[in-house]
Amino acid sequence: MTRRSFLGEFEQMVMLAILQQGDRAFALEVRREIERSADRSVSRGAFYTTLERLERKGMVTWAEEVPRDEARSGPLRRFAVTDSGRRALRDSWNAVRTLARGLDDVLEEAQ
Amino acid sequence: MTRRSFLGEFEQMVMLAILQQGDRAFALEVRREIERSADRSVSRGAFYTTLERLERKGMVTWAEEVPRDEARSGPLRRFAVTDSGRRALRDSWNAVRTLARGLDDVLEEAQ
DNA sequence: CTCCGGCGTCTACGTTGTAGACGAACGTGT
DNA sequence: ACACGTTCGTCTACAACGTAGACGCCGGAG
Repeated sequence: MTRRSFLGEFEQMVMLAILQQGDRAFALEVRREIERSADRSVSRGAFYTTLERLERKGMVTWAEEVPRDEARSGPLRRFAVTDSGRRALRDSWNAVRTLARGLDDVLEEAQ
Repeated sequence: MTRRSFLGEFEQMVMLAILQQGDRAFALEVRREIERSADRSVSRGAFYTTLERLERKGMVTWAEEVPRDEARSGPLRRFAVTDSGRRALRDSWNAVRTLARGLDDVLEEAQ
């Protein structure tokens, strides 16, 4: 039945980064946010593919930014996480957090 | 080069559950721990497949339990997370935690 | 105009997540 | 002892997710 639309880890990161940006996030900024926080590079392909999948699942939406009077190249979209996305995110987050409870020390002792 | 052996979410759960069991965990108990904490069912296939992949990546090891004098069916293994596994787990965890910082309220407000 | 660089799209493939079929080992009732 | 249900690890096959890089459009610099 697969009622559980579980999120992959990268999907979670993308959504969290959008939320960090205040829910009206430009793609580029979201991507930078992830690279900064997770301390790794994110290829364009990985990023946009994930964004598109999230959109198809109804976890993320976007609105075209009204272009300023000067000509703008390409679409300028602002992304937001839907309620459904928030719910999924919260569930995943809670599940992992529950399992991680009390293990901080154990994890930190790794080199 | 794929130097980044990023963990999938379910893989993380499995490792966390092993750690919760004190690092000498029986498969069955690990599985139950996950089902309890994440509040969802875990099929045998999903579970053992993941365990085997983690082992192949050197994140998890196991030792045969010395069978009591009575005959035992099948292998009785105790699983443990390796240092490498702990490190990977810690990194993933930190990355997500960083991105989630300050978003608790935002997440909770979802129905 | 031609080259360059940024950025979104597309394509293809490796990795992870998942269910279910299968089969060995045990306990039970008869 | 035999047939049967149960339990649990293994195997198989496929869906979903993660990822890199090629491509092409557009605007700016020379």
